[in-house]
Amino acid sequence: MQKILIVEDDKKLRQELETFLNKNGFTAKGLEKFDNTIQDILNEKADLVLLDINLPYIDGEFVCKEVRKISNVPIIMVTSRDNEIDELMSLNYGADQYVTKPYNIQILLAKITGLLKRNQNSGKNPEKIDCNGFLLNIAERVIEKENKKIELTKNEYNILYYLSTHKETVVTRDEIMDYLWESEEFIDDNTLNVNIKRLRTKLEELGFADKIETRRGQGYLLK
Amino acid sequence: MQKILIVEDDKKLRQELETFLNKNGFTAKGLEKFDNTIQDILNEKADLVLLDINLPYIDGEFVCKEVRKISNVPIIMVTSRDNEIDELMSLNYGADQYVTKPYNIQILLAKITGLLKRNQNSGKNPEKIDCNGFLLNIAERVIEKENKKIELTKNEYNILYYLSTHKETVVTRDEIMDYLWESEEFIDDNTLNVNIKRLRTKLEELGFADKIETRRGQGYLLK
DNA sequence: GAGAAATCTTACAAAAATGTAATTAAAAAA
DNA sequence: TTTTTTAATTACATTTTTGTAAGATTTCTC
Repeated sequence: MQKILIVEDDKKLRQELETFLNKNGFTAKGLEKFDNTIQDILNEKADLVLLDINLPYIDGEFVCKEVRKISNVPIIMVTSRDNEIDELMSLNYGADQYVTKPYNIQILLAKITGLLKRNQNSGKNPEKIDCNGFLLNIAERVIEKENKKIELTKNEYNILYYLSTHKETVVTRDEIMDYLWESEEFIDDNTLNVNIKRLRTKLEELGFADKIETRRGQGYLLK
Repeated sequence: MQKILIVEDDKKLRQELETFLNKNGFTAKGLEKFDNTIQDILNEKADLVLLDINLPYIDGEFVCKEVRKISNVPIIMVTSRDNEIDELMSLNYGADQYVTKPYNIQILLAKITGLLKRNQNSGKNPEKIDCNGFLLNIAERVIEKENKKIELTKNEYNILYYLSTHKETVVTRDEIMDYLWESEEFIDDNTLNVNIKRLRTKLEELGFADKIETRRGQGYLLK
């Protein structure tokens, strides 16, 4: 479930948004106080931030800029005046999208889903790798499907990372072993079998049997 | 040098844009024919695409959608009508930005640089976090200084990650403990002391004593 | 300085991760 | 089918990580 943080000081509006977004398949949460907004946003680790430009104590523009220094979380900025948008953009605070009040709820939804989708696997270090059905969460080193998460150990993670960055491709056992145990002394060839087995067990727990296919004599392949 | 592909059938406009962008530090190139636009865009492997919505033979919206299926290249869509933007957005073709004609050249530039910058190290986690002297390597979960690398355990990594994303800021013990052991049953308060101590030992091995400062009664701070 | 509170340190035991060995199963070759 | 090869499985020992206990040290207050 994707987490959206609403930073909006109008309580009524905030709660409406929360309700609406929660109904539409997100986990929306509104910030209640605004005395430590930047830290609060960062700590929340949301998947997307909806940030009103008019906040108590502090400017939304400044918040955006500061958050952007540390995190690349997608930010949608909310402005009251229509003509403010171009001006804001040219100042380049790092927001990903802009919307104006009053909220057009459908357009907001479109912007949110668009941003989230693109962010899911963008760039060269996607936060999560799409493994055709489930996700490999890079930051947390877990595999996840909807709300279920299973932790991976270092070896399991490394194997799956290697496989998922070579999706639909046969990778040899030697490739994987080099990737895992690069420079270490001799490591039993069977150790890989065991580690693959352990990874498979966790995939199965998540409901994904047979994702790692054995290509006898050639290697493995993530489907 | 960042490559920008201009997909605009008005020849005069195209050449003006090309000149302008080239003068501003990009390598801009205009598409000359539009009979195979989607493939041409994909083949060009540009860092950013400026895509007019009114093209001969084919709809810009369709082009955008198709390109997005295969590539995550940033796309700026160009529309003629101001009121078209919201409509387009709600249809969610996957463009990253929208501009209207006639081009406001400064805003265009802001959007381009903004998009490129964000895309440069996207995947939202910077690969390495600068800890004033040494680096925290996110992907490998090691601390490094020049050629020396030291592996961190899960707890050590999580503490340092938390501290380094709040650099120069006092973070309370509770904050850290919540971050590490969120929902787990009761965990001894002293456990944090021990884990901090272990992390400090590794930092010292790397040659960085005293990077984690104790603020008695308040928490810790990474200098 | 004495006492209290917060943090650090060391040592140890429990838990988790990892590698190896032995055995079984499956696929390919003969 | 039988043999051979390759991979899967299970069990176990070793290593690493982690949490806790107990005591030492530091800092602050009085």
